[in-house]
Amino acid sequence: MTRGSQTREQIEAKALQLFVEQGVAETSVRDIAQAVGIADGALYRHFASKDALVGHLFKANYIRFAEELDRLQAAAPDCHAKLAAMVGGFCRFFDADPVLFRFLLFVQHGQLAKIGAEVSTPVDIVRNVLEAAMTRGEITRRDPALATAWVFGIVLQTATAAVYGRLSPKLTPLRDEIVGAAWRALAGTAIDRA
Amino acid sequence: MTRGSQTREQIEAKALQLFVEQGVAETSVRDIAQAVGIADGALYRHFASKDALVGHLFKANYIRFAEELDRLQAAAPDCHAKLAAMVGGFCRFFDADPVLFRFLLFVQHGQLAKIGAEVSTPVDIVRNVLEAAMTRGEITRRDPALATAWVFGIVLQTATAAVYGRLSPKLTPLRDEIVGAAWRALAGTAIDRA
Amino acid sequence: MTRGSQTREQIEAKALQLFVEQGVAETSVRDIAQAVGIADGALYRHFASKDALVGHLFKANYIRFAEELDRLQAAAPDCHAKLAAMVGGFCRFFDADPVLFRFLLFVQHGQLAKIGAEVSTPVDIVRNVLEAAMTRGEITRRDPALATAWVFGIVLQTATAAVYGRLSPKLTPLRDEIVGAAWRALAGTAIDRA
Amino acid sequence: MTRGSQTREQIEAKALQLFVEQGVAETSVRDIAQAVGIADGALYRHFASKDALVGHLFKANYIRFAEELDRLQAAAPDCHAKLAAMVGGFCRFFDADPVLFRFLLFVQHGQLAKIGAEVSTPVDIVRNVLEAAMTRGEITRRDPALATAWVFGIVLQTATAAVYGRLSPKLTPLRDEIVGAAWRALAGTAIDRA
DNA sequence: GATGAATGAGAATTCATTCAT
DNA sequence: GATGAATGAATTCTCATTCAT
Repeated sequence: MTRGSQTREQIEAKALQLFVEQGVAETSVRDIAQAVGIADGALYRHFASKDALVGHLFKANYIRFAEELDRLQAAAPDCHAKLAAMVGGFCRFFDADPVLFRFLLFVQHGQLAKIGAEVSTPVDIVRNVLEAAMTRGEITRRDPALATAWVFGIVLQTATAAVYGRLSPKLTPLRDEIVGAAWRALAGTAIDRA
Repeated sequence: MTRGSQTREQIEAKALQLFVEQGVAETSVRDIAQAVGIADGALYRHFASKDALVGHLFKANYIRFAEELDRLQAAAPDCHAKLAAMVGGFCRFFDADPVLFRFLLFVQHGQLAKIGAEVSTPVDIVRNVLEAAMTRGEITRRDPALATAWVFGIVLQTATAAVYGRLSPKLTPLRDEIVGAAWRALAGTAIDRA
Repeated sequence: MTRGSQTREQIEAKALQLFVEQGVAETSVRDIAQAVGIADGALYRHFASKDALVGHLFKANYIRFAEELDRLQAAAPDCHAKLAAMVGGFCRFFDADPVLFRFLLFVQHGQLAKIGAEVSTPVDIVRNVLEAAMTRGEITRRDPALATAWVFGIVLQTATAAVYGRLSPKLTPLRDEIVGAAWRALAGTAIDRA
Repeated sequence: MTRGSQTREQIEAKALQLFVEQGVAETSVRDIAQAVGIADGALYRHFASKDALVGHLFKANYIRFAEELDRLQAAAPDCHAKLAAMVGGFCRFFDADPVLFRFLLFVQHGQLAKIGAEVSTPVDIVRNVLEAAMTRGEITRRDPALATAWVFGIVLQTATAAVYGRLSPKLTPLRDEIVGAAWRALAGTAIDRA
């Protein structure tokens, strides 16, 4: 690995951390440069602009995570297994790189809008899984967007609680509980009690 | 109504809108002043600083909403009814003032940290309801933070989908469905698979 | 005394105090208005501008003090008596209204330049006394500007020490000592040692 | 000398000049930047703030001058010689860099308050010399603050007269006269009248 | 590749002053 | 006479970006 690519990686790592800690707008190029230990201008050898850095950080990782989700989902036989695989993917991602997870899932400052409609996002993957399961009758038929929102909500809000220390810092031990909650939410008739 | 208080209300309304549309950091005092149709400096007769404006917008409304939630919850007899009442509160709030809802629940960005621990937030209200229900055996006993996260996740992510047009723009028609999902998620092993 | 002239006097008093405490540039019209307990704009009923207020405060009082000095000087028979009378005038002024004294003698923010050359200032009065005394052979003949500087220096720096608490807060008890110092400084041949 | 340090020196020089000519509060960062021929923001690469610039200009030079005074005083055998050496130091400083002299001795405006009590100022040096001389019986015993005020008053007011063109622009030729005046002022009742 | 001074366009904020009420 | 909202220019400072070295 060359000196240059080492610097680039450090920029990415420190930028990610600062973006998550303080927000993107609140983090200056100088903040990043100082964290890395380089001069302000040096950052522009590696990224055309601050926006380009943010975009790169988001786009590449977001799509990669979507692909990982898709791979996990594809390898599972039925809806419940697919759901469990995907939730497990979320949990492992959170535990492995919480900073990146938070950047992608919470800090996305309008970056989502810049992603073309043709690219699959994690939301698309989950939605596709659920939609197919409805078609196959595996889960209650309802608006796929609604079902997707519930799964995402359960996962992301659990992650949020973990971030704020209201829960254990690791998500993987909670995987089965999360899957259970999501599965139950998806089950049931459209409107039921008891 | 005096000229001054009209201006103040306009500032609040336009600021809220711009904060939600572009983010707080991305909205300049000039943006707000121009939207209202006054000079930059005039804003400072009504709010001591941009921060004070953000804080005012957040604090007053956040607490008021929490109190509303608490009132709704208190008037309901059991956990399911309390949950339904609170979810209904969320839905009505979203439908009545989506801009304010989004500002409070999505844009906050650190304002929460400035609120003293002694003040009850919506999270506290929901959590207290769930914790009490667990004590009374109305719902499965588990980490209250986890249960709270699920309810919040289901509600907020549904709202998010509505914001992005993936769902109908009104939440109230979905209230019973949302309550159902939350209730099932909390239900524990009852509807669990296997 | 009418309501209006009471307000005007309060403005003068509070402005003087603030100018001395914080400096003229550092004191805003609003600071003054708040200290008086009136609205910002009300000040302009009494003074055309902040500059006009500063100018009025300075000019009127400065000239009045110069006239007082002149009166004191004229009533004394010889140089030493005139000096004693004038130093006594400085001391009494300082003790009676230290705020005004400080404003006139220390805070003069370029106000001196705005006073026409035809008006007599305290500096002129002292200088005239010393020049005449040299002519009459009462004190050593030397550059009158130099002699004036010494007398002023001794008086003002003593006042400064009093302001900063390095000396008793009242100057009058020190009058004879100050006169003695000034008189000795003026005496002596142009260059002498003991 | 690098480009950067050249700019920094120019900023210091021009700022000093403007501060003395117009006052600190009346001099904007833009004024300084324009005088130097750089953009406003460029100044902040060299000084963290306008305040920091003022503080740097004051503190470093004030202390340096105090040290010079102390060196001069220490090298002289008795009070009169010490006084002559210190007054000579004042005169040479004034003649060598009248702008800096005026900034330090006349424009300070609250900078003195920011200097810790542990640092020796010119006032302390003079006062210590006079206090020691009183102990040794070289000059009349009186409140050291009073004696210090007189010496300072004579020197500074002479400098003021020079600044305003009422005296020759150079102070050094007047040194012996100034020393004489100060010495006589301190002399006590010896030359006193009657 | 790296440095860091410089730019220029804003950012938030202050403030003397005006004016409708 | 008084109020206080509004103005508009100015102030300090920040920051993404450029560029000579």
